[in-house]
Amino acid sequence: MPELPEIANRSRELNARLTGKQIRGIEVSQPKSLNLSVEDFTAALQGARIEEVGYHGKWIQARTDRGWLLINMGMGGELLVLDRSRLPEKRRVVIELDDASFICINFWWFGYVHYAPADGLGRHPMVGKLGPNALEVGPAELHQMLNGQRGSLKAFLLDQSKIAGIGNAYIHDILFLARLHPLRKIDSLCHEEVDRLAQAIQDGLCPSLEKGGGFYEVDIDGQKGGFTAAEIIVGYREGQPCPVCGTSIQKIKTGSTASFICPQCQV
DNA sequence: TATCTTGTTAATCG
DNA sequence: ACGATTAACAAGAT
Repeated sequence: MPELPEIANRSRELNARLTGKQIRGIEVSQPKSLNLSVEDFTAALQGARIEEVGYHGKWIQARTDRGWLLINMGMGGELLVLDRSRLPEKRRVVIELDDASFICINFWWFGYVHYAPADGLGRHPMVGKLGPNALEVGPAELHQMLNGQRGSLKAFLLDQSKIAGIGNAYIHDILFLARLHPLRKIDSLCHEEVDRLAQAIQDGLCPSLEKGGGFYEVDIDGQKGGFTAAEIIVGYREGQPCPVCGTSIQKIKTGSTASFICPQCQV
């Protein structure tokens, strides 16, 4: 569940399901995903009571009375809440709660399950550097954030320390909606283009946010998200016609990642 | 077998 | 110092 629409939904689901529950035990089958030794991690959160679950960018943040449980799903995976009898084979970290339910975390490649002390979010090496949540950035703030920035637009939008929650899946449609090319230099943007971008960030993320996230990820009960492939505008549609002008959508290399663009609409 | 992928950091070069 | 690029890391699908 890599990007903001998925993370926001997972965090809301977890908040509704887990608030008030106490951590009874922790099973770690992939110690490298932790920021502490298994012993220290377990000692830190054993017995902790979950008070609230929120998110910042791609990080799920569960506040407990003993500090923070921080989860980053990396490039995808499942974050499930289920009974012992339904625990899947593939799992990296499992957290047992006092009502006999289990939080089962499996990311398919890299991901993080971290601990931070109650007052330590700001000192966490990744969470502490995050910029504002993408959905909370309005036009005025975006103007201010882009002021004086150099480099490409895509690099900025993917930089979690600048703006948090956008990844390389939703960015295709965000840039298409803004009618801006991913490699456009930030200092060449005019006022109106920045306004368009601010609106495009909302319009690119909200449909999926409102439908429970993308179809390629599942909720905490294992149900697929309601945002379907048909609703993606240009992302992953190489060779298909642009819905606005009919030009064939191109897949181009942008640094180490690919981008899907309409070469006619996006300048 | 080779290549691709929704994330993030570190290293390197200019 | 900063931007651009690449490699690396806990994998799986095609």
